[in-house]
Amino acid sequence: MPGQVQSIARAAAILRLLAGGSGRLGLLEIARALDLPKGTAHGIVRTLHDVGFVEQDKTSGKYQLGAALLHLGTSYLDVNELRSRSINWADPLAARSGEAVRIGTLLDSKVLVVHHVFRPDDTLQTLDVGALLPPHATALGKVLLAYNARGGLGDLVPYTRRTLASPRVLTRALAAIREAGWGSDIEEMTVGVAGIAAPIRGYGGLVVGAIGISGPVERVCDAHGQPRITLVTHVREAARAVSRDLGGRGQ
Amino acid sequence: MPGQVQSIARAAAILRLLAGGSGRLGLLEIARALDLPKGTAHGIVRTLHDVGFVEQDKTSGKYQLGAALLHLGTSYLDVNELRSRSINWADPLAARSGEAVRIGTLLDSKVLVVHHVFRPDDTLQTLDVGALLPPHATALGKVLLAYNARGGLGDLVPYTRRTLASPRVLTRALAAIREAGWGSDIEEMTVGVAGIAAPIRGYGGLVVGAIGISGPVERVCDAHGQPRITLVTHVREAARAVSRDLGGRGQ
DNA sequence: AACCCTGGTCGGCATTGTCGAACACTGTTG
DNA sequence: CAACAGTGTTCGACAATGCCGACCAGGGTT
Repeated sequence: MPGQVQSIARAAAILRLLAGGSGRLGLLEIARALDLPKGTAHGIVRTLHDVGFVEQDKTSGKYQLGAALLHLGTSYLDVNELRSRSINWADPLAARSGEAVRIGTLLDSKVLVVHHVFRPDDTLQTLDVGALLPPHATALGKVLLAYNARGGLGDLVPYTRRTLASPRVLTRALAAIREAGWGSDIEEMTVGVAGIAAPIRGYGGLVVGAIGISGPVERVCDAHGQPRITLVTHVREAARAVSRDLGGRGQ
Repeated sequence: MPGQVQSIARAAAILRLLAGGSGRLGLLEIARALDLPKGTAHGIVRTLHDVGFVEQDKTSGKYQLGAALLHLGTSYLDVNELRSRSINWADPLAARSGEAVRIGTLLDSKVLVVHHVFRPDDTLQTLDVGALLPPHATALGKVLLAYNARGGLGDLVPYTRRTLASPRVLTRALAAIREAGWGSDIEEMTVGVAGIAAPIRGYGGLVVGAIGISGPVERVCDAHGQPRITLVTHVREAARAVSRDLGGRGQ
């Protein structure tokens, strides 16, 4: 595979930097972070500005992401097959389980949320479509990692006392998920919150995403602290349904 | 202003093409659309693929937008000041008016929706954050055009019988909006739907966005087919409130 | 099996973008 | 108040870089 176009790869790195960093960044911060000369960085940023991918705060001169990216991002949702096939099954799952449903896929060792239906009750919730979740601390993420060909595990930062922060423990958990066909996380990212997820298979049986629910531990888990079997069944059935729609073998 | 980085500008054009076009495109379609040699187009697309901005359907070989863009798009929302300042005022406006609220800004002669709160009732609605609306056929758009320094009017395609499709009629309508300080659209984009919008001013009094409501004509308009004065007042007050938050003079 | 179409590759030429230094500006500091 | 340390921006020379067109490889269809 021949090399990449240098300037485009650099431009992408700048955009990722702006997305990851805390909001605005100065030109020099960008140049230093990517180890580029000022002039070079400026040229790239200028064109990114011209095409609307980057905006500049006139007073401080700092740069941030631009409006054009928003439309590109939502356009991606329109063509994403995993999402479009999932939508019909996510709503029933939310209704039956009474919990929030999320569908995610792996984006360089993180979980990208491509669809999200709120918990049926009327509590205030924020839409996290487009958010990146830690793979090792969420049911969605662990399921995706379990079936991931490339073995990257991500950062393994501990969020709570129950987070699986050691590679050995995590790989064993992933093996268990492969064995069972589904996974869960119990207060591993947020205290008081648990989740259940199952893999979605696309054409050829390859795992292309995961669907899962999450909610308060006391509702998601039974008296023994284990995920309720009825909820697990609902999630796995939804995953199979989506897989079937995608043309995969559905488990 | 020195020139742009050629390859980056071309890459952006390809992304826009993929976003605008109907889903997947083949390499040759891309090359032809932008009048590039095959090889050149392939090099750019390959790097876009490597950085995750573009995905390829393995069976058909065609290209589509990639997952990385989704996260960039939502990251833009996080740093967008117009959106963050508006959120607190959009909910009350929706509650008081009983209609859906949208906040938009101008993105090369189209209206980019940066925030959207659903109509308070429980009817099925689709989130159109990130969508591009026609400027000449929506209240949001006409308000934005009215205060736009660069005079581009967009495409002026007629959607309904009442769409303002002629430049002369439209420019006169824009002048009226500047005079009144608010604007409306009555069945100009969709039959049975009307909207009211007012400009949001940022630092220095410059119009940086617009906020508006939209809903069924019979609720938004009175017996004479004119926008209800109470609703207009609510919208204008919300616009002023957001402007004040942004540090502008608020009208 | 010849033909069209597709996407992908390769290498020579020169266009293109990179690079470092100099510029203009702001706010801070000695 | 001047020198300074920051910033973003511009410029021009050099050559590395990415562009281009011809060539290769696979899949359908005729």
